[in-house]
Amino acid sequence: MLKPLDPLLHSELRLAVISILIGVEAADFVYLKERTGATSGNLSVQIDKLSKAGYIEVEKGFVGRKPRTLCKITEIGRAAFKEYVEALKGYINM
Amino acid sequence: MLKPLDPLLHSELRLAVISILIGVEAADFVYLKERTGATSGNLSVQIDKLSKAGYIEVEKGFVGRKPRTLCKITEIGRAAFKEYVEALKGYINM
DNA sequence: TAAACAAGTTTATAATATAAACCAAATTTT
DNA sequence: AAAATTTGGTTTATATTATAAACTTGTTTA
Repeated sequence: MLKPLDPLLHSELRLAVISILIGVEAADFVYLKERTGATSGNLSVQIDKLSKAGYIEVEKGFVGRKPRTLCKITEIGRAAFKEYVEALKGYINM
Repeated sequence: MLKPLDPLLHSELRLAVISILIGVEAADFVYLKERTGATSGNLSVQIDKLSKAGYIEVEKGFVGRKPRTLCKITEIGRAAFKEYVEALKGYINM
């Protein structure tokens, strides 16, 4: 039987965010917004969910005087993503 | 930029249904229900959506005296699935 | 100093997935 | 042969989600 897909990752924007974070040391809100094309509101909400699930770590600080929200994937997030991709392979023929 | 994911296919159950139909000539309601583990209600609704989108063809008939709902993927569905998988590859590193 | 901008957050709305309840016909049980 | 159960679904209700719109707080810039 097909494995269930982690609902936290099976969301276009959250998947995009994780997918980007997998490849970099860290990324800030503005960068994620650019890369995903999401609205600030949507991005803010989804980052929060990923953070609350422990999939990413969020550090809010300042660069000079501008606020900066820095996101970094955690080991939990990495593992969940790997699991998700494995499960997905059952659905698409790869 | 990441390609958007066809929202009709980016749904666990609908994806499962299409994924099964891709591999067979046709499949009936009961078989799809078994294979996906979905409830009848949910499956009924999702089959309807796929059908209305033209991704699958649904033929309601009888076998002996029992009703039978037969589902078959269409060319449109096949193409959409291919597109979806391509887009997905942008999200997962494959 | 007022207007515009940056970087987000909060709230409202619309869409979705899902389960629960329901239905009709056939089959099985008593 | 009635009553109960099963089969093969559909319809309706609910809870969750995604998303956008509106708002906030502070900072530049004109």
